[in-house]
Amino acid sequence: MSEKIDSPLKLHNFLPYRLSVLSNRVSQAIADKYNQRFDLSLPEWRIMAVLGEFPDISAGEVAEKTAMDKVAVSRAVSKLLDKGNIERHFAEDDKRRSVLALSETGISIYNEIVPIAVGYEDLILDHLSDDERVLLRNLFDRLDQIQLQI
Amino acid sequence: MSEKIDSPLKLHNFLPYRLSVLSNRVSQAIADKYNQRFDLSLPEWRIMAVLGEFPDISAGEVAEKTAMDKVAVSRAVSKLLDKGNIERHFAEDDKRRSVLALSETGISIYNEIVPIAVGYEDLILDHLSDDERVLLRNLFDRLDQIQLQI
DNA sequence: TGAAAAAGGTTTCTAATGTAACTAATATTG
DNA sequence: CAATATTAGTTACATTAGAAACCTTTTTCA
Repeated sequence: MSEKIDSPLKLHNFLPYRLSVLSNRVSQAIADKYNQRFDLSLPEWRIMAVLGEFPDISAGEVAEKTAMDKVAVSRAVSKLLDKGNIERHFAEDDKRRSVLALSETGISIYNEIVPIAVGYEDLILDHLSDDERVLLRNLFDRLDQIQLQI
Repeated sequence: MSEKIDSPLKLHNFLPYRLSVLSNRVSQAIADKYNQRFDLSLPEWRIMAVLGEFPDISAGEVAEKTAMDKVAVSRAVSKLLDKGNIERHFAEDDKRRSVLALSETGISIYNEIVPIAVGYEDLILDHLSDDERVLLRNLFDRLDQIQLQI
């Protein structure tokens, strides 16, 4: 009973695969930059990015907003504290809850990285028409809603 | 000299970030499925997928087609050999070069997984109109061309 | 030719990541 | 109000992934 392939999957046309390859390529390109220039890992930069936008939130809120899990946040936070890029104190009404914010150093690094990150985004967006950009954003909004865990 | 943030980055509108979150969500959902049902990691499944489409190619060609690096391929290949999902022999004209293919077992697993994977893809594509699907494919084709390593 | 370089893979050593168990603080409820 | 459960975050252990060194075979070219 020699098995035969029913219908081959065309990998390079398979949406999840293409999504993964493109995403890795883009993330890697940006990560390379702030990795070498600012000694930051992607999770570390991601936390700085969210603290730049939302100062004084807790580790849990960071995890929520960055789609990272709490262990990854905890580890990256402690490295950022070591490097002096962020500051931490604890909530008065709940001594477990941390309150995180960029330090002076963190802010100046943030100010340097943001234009680089935006530059990479533009590198991509430049290849798209206005209509396509709107549509892409719209697509993401809808795809983010889809329930996948079956 | 108290630092101020020049212009905050809106993370949840930042294309590379959105790409990464969506990609991870989709990959994770599919991976969970064949992980529990067939004891396969994502790199392992990816190799099986490419061998289903292109039988009798070398590890190097697998790496190329899957956008994986050669170490990852080597490791996943050896696990797939252990599990009996693939077979390996070596090229006669070049004893270094491996020639990889799905085994009988591998093919029957492949035949089971493909519909599941396609099902997930459809779960996503169902949310898109025909026009949007065409545009999305077109977008990927163009974005894949962009040179990012500056 | 035959020495050096390159190609195809594998192994080793280290760093990153995920899961589960843990500590401390707060909330719940019998 | 004490016992129990829950929450926030950390630590420990196991697995995975990446970089560099490595072994073999093949190619190059002096």
